Order: sequence, then structure tokens, then C-alpha cells
Amino acid sequence: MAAEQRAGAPAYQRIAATYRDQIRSGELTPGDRLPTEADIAARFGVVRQTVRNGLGVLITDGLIVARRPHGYFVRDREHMVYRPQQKSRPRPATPAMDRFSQQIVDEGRTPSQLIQVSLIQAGPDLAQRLGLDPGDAIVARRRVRLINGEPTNLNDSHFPLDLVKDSEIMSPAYLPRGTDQVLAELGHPQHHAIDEIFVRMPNPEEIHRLSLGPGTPVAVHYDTGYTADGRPVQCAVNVLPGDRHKIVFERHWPTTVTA
Amino acid sequence: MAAEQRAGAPAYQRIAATYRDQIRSGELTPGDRLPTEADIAARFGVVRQTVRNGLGVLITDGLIVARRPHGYFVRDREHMVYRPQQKSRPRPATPAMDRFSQQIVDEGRTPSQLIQVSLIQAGPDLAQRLGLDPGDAIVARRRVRLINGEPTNLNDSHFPLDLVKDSEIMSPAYLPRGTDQVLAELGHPQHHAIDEIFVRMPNPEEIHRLSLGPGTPVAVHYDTGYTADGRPVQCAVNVLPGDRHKIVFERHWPTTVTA
DNA sequence: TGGTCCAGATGGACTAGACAATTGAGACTG
DNA sequence: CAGTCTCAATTGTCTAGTCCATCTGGACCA
Repeated sequence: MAAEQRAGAPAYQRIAATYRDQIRSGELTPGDRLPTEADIAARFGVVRQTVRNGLGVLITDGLIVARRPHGYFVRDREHMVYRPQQKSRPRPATPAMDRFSQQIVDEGRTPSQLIQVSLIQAGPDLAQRLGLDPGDAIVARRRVRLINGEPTNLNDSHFPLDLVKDSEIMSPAYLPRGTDQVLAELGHPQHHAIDEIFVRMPNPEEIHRLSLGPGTPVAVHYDTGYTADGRPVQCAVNVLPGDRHKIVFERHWPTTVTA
Repeated sequence: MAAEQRAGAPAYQRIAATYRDQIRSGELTPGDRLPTEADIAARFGVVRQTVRNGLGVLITDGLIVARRPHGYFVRDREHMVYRPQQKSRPRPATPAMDRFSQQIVDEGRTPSQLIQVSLIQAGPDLAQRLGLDPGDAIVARRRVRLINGEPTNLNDSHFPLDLVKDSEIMSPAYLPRGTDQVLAELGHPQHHAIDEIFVRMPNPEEIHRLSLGPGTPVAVHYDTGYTADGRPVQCAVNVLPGDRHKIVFERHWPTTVTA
């Protein structure tokens, strides 16, 4: 790992490799502080700017964070489990909370959310998934979900306007039984869904809404729900910061595989 | 988007915001060239280094690439579809290719792969998933899959040594019927699997094996297969560059959701 | 014609140094 | 004792400039 970096590699890459190795070997563990820029500069015989370039690599790789004026620290990461499959499980008779909230409480943490409902024009991505034309009016129900007060993921649900007009989906209140259920009550029960997951760096809006630091990629999960006759009735866009989630699902073999 | 950046933001952020907006608005499209560093420096009244900081943001965000000595170019991205679910579908009677290869050919492209089999000691992540102790010997069957000669994803399958010793899994040859099938023939048919997907920045080894550029996050898909009695028999680690894949699966509601 | 070589354009790495911004800890004050 | 102020340490931003690495295209030559 460090070997390929040693020879004629630029100084900033050698610096990055040095501390990357220390982190991966466990010599530096999450929460540990790295030497100051000045110390590293002296140790490698370079100027501060070169050190900053090297540490910048580790920052964009998500391995460390800079906390002015305290120094650089090895980043910690704990993954909360995200289960796209469980969305479709029927819940107990009197659900007081949606699936997400229930899971958080089970883990002994405090969930909350900020909801904002607005009427927007569909962009190309949503229009295509909802079977509309770009520019058509849709209802966006945007949520930031927080755990212990910290933003954890985004869940923006989108509905064709004519399906949910004047329904409680358009109120920015928490719907304990979930929008799937409300949609079913409105006569649009969902029958199947297509999940698409993209991996990319977040855009500035996502960075802002989720308070993301540099070096944090996101998984973007498009969950498009269809009625039995194949009509799309909702498209949820979930944005999951990579440092806070792992996505889990299970598969069962349809028939026994025999030789 | 640009608004919040304008006022007192640092120059390098204003530069980044300027070209980010041009890309998102379609004013600059994939393949287009940005002005040279010197041009941008003159336009914003800053020195070249400040321009480099600004463009560096866009590079780590995966929006542009630098091609010396040609300039900066807006990055292109096309996603190939990755379907973790289809792995479990039984294939036609005489499969000449595995699922991955079949899909590529269907799309009119040329698949190939580099296979390397080795005996390694399980790290903590694999040991836990395979129900072994860290350091236990396992067989690693590492593949780099290429499309039209370009590395596209990594598929490293791992097996407990005692299960596959002396079997054809240990030969670094292409197994058209897939390792699942071979494992079944060895008396270990898989019954279900757990999929875990992590999102993070790649490490140097992954960057090297996949020829990744900066600003490309990866999805890491752990696919752990179990026999009917719940014993793990294989753990595959798939590394998918975010700029080349989208992950797709479908869900069906178990029962009709009624109000 | 066809190959070789070289100059110029452009990004990559680095030095040297200045000043600003942030924030915890410790000193101070009422 | 509780609140407030100040300061030092540290990272953040930017300037000004040097030299290097890489590739294209045109000039030149066999």
C-alpha cells in the first residue's frame, strides 16, 4: 500500500500515504489527532501548503476531518441499517410510528423530522419515473430525518398532483401510518416498486440539508411505487450519507438449485 | 444554488459555484472544455492557485476531470445496471456465460475478465460474515471485470478453505456456470443470501485495480450466501464505481395493502 | 510521403510568506 | 460561583512566483 507511493511520488502523496497507512493499521484510531500541519511540514521537509495538499487527499477520501483550530482528527463512522425491503412489510394494527422512526427508537435513540410540502414542477428524472412530462406539477413532501438532533437522511416523496390534491399528504404534518397507507386509502394501493440506487458525491443543496462534511459520498435511492395496473403513483428520493448508513436486504432462492 | 455562494464566500468557492452552475444548467455539457486556469484567474482577478482550489472542488465532486495539457473537461457518466436480485434466478439449461457477461453481450459490448485465485487469511470483515475467526485460511477468487477493455467492477468471491479445497473453484479459469452452481455441485447449495451495501471513497488498491479518477465514490456490495441450515458458504465483495453503475432491484408487496 | 523533433500550451508540484477566522482554555470580574 | 473577556494555537484563504511533466501540432528532414 505504501510501497507504490514511496519512490518518486510527489511529497503530498507520500504524506497522504503515511497517515492513511497509520489509520488502516490501527496505529491511529477514530478520534485520534494527527500532528499539526507545521509539525508534518517539518517532519517531511516541505512547506505547509504541501502538507495541506496531502491531508486534503485524506479529507476527500473521508478518512480524516479538520477542526479548526484544534487540528486534524481520524474520522469515526457508524452505520445505521437501511432496509429498502422492509418498507413493503405490513405493520402491526395500530402503528404509532413509521418504519424509520420505529427502528430508531428500537435502538434507543431519538428520532425527529422536519417536513415541508410544496408544489413543484417535475424535473426530467422525476417526470420519467412518474410517467409525466417535465414541468408537470407534482407534490413534493420533503423530509429531513434526524437522530438525536443530527440530520441523518433525506426522504423526499413525490406524487402526481391529481392523485393527492386536497388530501392529508399535502399537509406538512407527520403521518404516523405512512404515505403508502394514505395513498392506499385514496384508492391507489401499491402493488410493486422499483428501486434504483446511485452512488455519487452530494450537491451543495444536499450538503447543506444534511450538514455533510467533505469526503462523504451519498447513496441516492429512488423508490418508485406502482399500482397493480402498472401506474406509478409515487417516487421517493432517499439520500443516504455513506458514512452513516449501510443498505441491507435479503434474498431467497426461488427454487432449490440442484446440479 | 449559486445565490448562497455569492456574498462573502471565498473566491475559490465562487469559482466552483460558477462552473458547477454552468454544468447543472446544461450550459456546459459532458465533454465540453472549461477555460484554462489562466483565463479563469484573469476573469476572477485571482492567482492561478486559487483557481486550482476552486476547480479542485469540482474534481473531487466528480463533475470535471483535468487532462494535462489539454484543460479541464466536463465529465460524462453512463450507468450500467447492476441487479443483485438476478443472481438468484436459475438460468437456462446450458448457460455459456455467467449473468454479468450475458448482460454485457446483450448490450452489444465485449466483456472480459482477469481472474486470480489465492489463499489468504480472513480479515475481520470476511471472518465475521463467513462465521470464521480472523486469520483463518480462505480462498479468494478475485476478478476484475472489463467492458471493452476498461475495468468496470471488482468481484472478489471468498470461500472457507475446507469447502472448496481441490475443487475447480481454486483454478483461475473462467467458470461459465458460475461459482454458485459449482458450490451446489460440491454439496453446498445456497438457500438465501444477505446483501449489504456500503458507500465510501475507494482505497488506493481499488483506485488502482479499477483505474478510478478522483471524485469517484464506490458502492461495496457484500453478498453472503447461506445454505438451508444457515451456514455461510461464500461471501462475495463487489466493488462498483459510482460513475459506472446503478443498482436496481424490484419489490412486490406481500399482500394487498388495504385500508 | 512519412517519420522525427521541437516549441508551446497547459496542468502539476512546490516554495515562501501574509493575514483572517475559529474556538477552547484560562484569566478575570462582578 | 457564574458569567465574560482575551489570547494562543491551529486551520483557512490567498498572493506571487518557479520549475516540471505531458501532449499536440507544425516544422523540418530523409
